[in-house]
Amino acid sequence: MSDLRVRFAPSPTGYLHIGGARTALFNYLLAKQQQGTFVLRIEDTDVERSTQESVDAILDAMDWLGLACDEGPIYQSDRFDLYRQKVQQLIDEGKAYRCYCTSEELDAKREAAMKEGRKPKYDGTCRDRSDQPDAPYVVRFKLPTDRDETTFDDRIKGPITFKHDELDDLIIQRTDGTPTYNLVVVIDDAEMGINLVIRGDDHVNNTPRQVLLYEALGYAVPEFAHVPMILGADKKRLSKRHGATSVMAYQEMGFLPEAMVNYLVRLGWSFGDEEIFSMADLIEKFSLENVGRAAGVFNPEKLLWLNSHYVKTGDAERLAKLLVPFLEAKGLNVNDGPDMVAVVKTLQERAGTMVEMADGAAFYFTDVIEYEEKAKAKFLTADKKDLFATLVAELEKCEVFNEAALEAAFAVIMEKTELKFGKIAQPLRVALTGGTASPSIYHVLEVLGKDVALQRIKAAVTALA
RNA sequence: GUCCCUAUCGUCUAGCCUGGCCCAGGACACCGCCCUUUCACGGCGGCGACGGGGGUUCGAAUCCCCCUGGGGACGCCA
Repeated sequence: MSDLRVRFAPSPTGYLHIGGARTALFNYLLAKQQQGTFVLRIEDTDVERSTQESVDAILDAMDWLGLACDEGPIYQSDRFDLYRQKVQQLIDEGKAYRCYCTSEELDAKREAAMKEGRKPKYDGTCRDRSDQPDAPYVVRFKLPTDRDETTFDDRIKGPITFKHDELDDLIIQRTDGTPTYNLVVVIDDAEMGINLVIRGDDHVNNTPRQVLLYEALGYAVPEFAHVPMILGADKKRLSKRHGATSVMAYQEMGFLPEAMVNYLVRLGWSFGDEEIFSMADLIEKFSLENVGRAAGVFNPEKLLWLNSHYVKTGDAERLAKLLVPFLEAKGLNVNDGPDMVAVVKTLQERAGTMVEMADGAAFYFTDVIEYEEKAKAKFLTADKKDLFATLVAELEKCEVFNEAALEAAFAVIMEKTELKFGKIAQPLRVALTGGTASPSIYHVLEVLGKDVALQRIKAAVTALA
């Protein structure tokens, strides 16, 4: 057990998105690798926007990805007393003060500053006032003046320095008495003993303020590792308009969690020329040193490729279980079809996602085959009558439907009909599956079984044009 | 606008710290060929990048500077 303590701290204002999942994953991997502790904290200080529904969605997604936490979830909304106490401490020590400026005034000043090309910062109006008007107030943290810059050494980006005149007195407590993000994140990370903060790039600018807060509160400053953002194909920050950004949306689209994990980790991290990593590999091989510093573009195509890899190589029993809901979503009755594992095995190398697999498996579970228009027109023609008759006659003779028996039967059929294999297989495929693309014809026959197969061939004869 | 970060094929990246092994390697996508009962899988091959300009050096993708591009932050959101 090492003393590494990391955390993932999402705010429950929506689903777990791709970017969040990746930072959660990085945290998880490092914790497991160093036998440290992975804490999950729910940042719900914004009472207005936080919902239990979002918390559940985030928990579900982490569960799906296999990112179990060691501690938590801890809710910040349960800890308001602690935060108030710390705010009071800062006020008592003269490190924070009440500010009576209204948000309207602040907005106006900010806008004016922007317009003049100045950095929009708080002008310190209330910083030195000694009166205590009977009016709503926020509490601001007094920017320390004992030095004029703050530096931290980012584990991914290296040393980063901010001049204090870029900073201002930030609000740590709102008018309604609730604490703000920059304060609580510091208190919680410190109180929870977090010694390495791995989070999104977008927090770099908050970090110097937080360092100052750690110092003001007498806490040890943790290490930081800021991971780059994920962008869409247009190099803009990844958002809904680029497609699905919710992790669980990918589950619904038929992606496997191991593919998502593999994809996410490779976006911005590499290990030589290797592409395929299991969670166990990652726990062994992941390191912050190999995380890139630049933002990366989310590439659904590569995710798909990884997914087909995992579908192809995955355990059929497991995939069979996963496939059921996708089949049911198509309104298919999975109870009176062929053996599900056998079905999966015929489809593994031809399906990119579980949705595709369900599409490809549909014919196994339908009583009445609906023929594709073109397929029917091309292959279910009147001249196929003899062929199908021979097919029925010879297949009837097979005692078992296995590859060896079927091959023997087809040898006879080819001889009797004087047709090449392809000329027989395609019409038969249409009869059996309704279309021209399917798993190997022997496998289809075998999985369907003698009774169903013959029944379908006979039905096709009736449908001959 | 100001500040912070960043920059190798279309995309993810190796290489950069410790200059020469790199007229830059792998993967996805794309194209072609092969395999083949369909669709796929697979195999083989191809296309394709060091953003620009200055330095330093015998020699730079690798070190330094400038420019440009991209991202982020600037909230009583997190």
